[in-house]
Amino acid sequence: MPARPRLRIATWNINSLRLRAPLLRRLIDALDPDVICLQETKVPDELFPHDALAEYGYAHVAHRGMKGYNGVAVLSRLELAVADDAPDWCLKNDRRHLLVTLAAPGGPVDLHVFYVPAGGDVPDRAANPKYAHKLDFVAEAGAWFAARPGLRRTVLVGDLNIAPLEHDVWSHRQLLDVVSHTPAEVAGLNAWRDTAFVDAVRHFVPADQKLYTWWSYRNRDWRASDRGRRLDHAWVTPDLVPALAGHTILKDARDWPKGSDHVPVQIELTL
DNA sequence: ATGGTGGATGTTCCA
Repeated sequence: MPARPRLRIATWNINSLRLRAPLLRRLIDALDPDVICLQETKVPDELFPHDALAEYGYAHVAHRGMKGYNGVAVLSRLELAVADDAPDWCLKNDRRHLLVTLAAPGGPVDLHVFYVPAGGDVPDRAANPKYAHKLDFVAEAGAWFAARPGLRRTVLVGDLNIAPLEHDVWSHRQLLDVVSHTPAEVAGLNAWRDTAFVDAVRHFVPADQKLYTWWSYRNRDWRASDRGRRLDHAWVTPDLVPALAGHTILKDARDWPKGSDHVPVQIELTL
């Protein structure tokens, strides 16, 4: 294990790992991450594309996938161990979470990768089961971390599908009743984060500055309209805040050929 | 108010 103190962790909703595996070369060239966390891999574990990923040199891989939907994975230059006792959120067995322990400089770092349910279109728990699932998932995750006080050296990343701050969306007023920015979702996400974590990207970027990680495919000229939302997040426990050394939101990735509608987010720690 | 695009799948669901 190289004795370097730097740890770069990238997270990306890749929206089909098999389709977009070639784009990981661009991500690696741009960010040089030590660990890559992926969501919406959309590939069952028995079909995980180890061969297509081998050239990138991430020797340590963990994945939890299923056919067609969801799916999370971690590609790591550091040795890792997968926690086999992570919860089955909402008892759906739907492959939205991985917990690994990284053999990081200075000692182990726990890394959670989440893909929170998108929640459908109608922001009404009674009318829309997908929205109810999303709220329940966030509440359950918050309760799980609340039951584990004093977490240390822990990082949580992923597509959390909620933009919590006013300037995490292009129009706070117009998105208050749009799933991803409703007060109920924001309250749930904030409560979850506050059980154990600090928002590592907003640590660097003031709250009054617009910040997005996702632009809909349905905007033909996404950069001109710039109707984005910050759905992808990186959180760290407070003991790691002094180690935060930088962040990158790889906005240019939204223009990659056949790209995802999400762009990669990376944080760098000096451990 | 509506529909716009994209992936996996299979004539539709999910985002």
